[in-house]
Amino acid sequence: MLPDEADQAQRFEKARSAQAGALLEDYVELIDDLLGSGGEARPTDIARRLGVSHATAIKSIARLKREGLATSKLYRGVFLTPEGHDLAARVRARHRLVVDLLIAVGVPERCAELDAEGIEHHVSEAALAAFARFLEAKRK
Amino acid sequence: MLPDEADQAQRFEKARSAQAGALLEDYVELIDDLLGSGGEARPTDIARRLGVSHATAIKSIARLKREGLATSKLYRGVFLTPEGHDLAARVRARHRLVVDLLIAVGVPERCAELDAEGIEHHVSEAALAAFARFLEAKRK
DNA sequence: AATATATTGTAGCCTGTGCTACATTCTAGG
DNA sequence: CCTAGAATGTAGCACAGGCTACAATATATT
Ligand SMILES: [Mn+2]
Ligand SMILES: [Mn+2]
Ligand SMILES: [Mn+2]
Ligand SMILES: [Mn+2]
Repeated sequence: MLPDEADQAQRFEKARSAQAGALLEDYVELIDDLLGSGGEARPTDIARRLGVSHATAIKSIARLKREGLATSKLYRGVFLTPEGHDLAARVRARHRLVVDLLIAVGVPERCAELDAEGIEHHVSEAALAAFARFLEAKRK
Repeated sequence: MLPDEADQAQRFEKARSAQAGALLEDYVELIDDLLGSGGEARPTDIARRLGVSHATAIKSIARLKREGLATSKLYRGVFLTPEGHDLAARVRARHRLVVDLLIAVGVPERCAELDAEGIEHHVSEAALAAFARFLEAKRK
C-alpha cells in the first residue's frame, strides 16, 4: 500500500523544489506579458497584478535580478535578461498547454484558468509532452 | 491579451493560499496512511518519508496540532483528530483522482505519481468533478 | 543491570515571502 | 515653476519551514 520510503521522499522533495521556483516563474511570465503588450513593466503594475504590496514586489524583483533573470534601474521599470526571456517563453507555453488540457477534459474555462496558475509549476516535461499528444489526438 | 487586473490578482492569490495548505495536506495524508497500514505514525518515519529532518517534521506536527488536525503525547506517536481524518480522506481521494486523470491522458505512471504530489493541491472541486466525469466516460 | 543505540524533543540559525510605515524621487496640473 | 500626488524604494517586523547541534528519553543488547 505505502510506496517505498526513498521514492516517496523524492516525490515530496521534487514538489518542494518545484514550488521554490514558482514565484520566479510567475514573475517572469507576467513581466514578459507586460513588456509584450506595448508597455513597460513597472513595479506597481506588477504588484497590482500579483495582488501583493509594492514592497513585496520590489523585493521579489530584487531576487529576480540576483538570479540573473531581470534587470532594472532606478525608476526605469523592469526588463528581462535573455535567460529571463527564455524562461518566460517556456513558462507561457506550459501555462497555455495546461489550460488547454484542463479544458479538453471538461474543466470549465474560468476554472481552468484559476487552477492552472498553481498547477503549471508542477507539470514535468514528460507530462507536458503527453498533454500535447492528447490534445493533438483529440483535435482530429 | 492580458487578463483583467483584478482577475489576475485573484488567480495568484488563490494559488498562494492553496500552497499555504499543501504542507498540512501532505502531512495528514501521510499520517493517515501510516496509521492505516497497521502501525503508528512516529515523527521519525514521517520525517524520513517526507525527506526532511526530524526537527522539521516535529515543528510541522506542532502546527498540525495547533490547527486542530492532529494530537500527540510525548513519545507516543501522532494521531489525527476527526477533522484531520476527514481532511486526509478528501486529500487521498483527490490525489488518486489526479493520478488517474494524468495516466488517462497518457502521462507515464511513474511520472504521474511524481507530478501529482504537487499538482493535487491546486485542483479545485469543479476540476475534480470534471476529472471524474472524464474518467467515467472513458471507462465505458 | 548497565550500556549503547535510536528516537524524540529543544534551541537557535537562515531564507523566503508576506506586511506596514516612512522616505525619496518623478511627474503632471495649475 | 511649484507643488500635490503617484510611483518607487527602504527599514523593520512576522511567520513558515528548512537546517544543525545538542539534550533528554526510551528501547534494545549484552
Ligand atoms: Mn503560476
Ligand atoms: Mn502562469
Ligand atoms: Mn502533495
Ligand atoms: Mn498526496
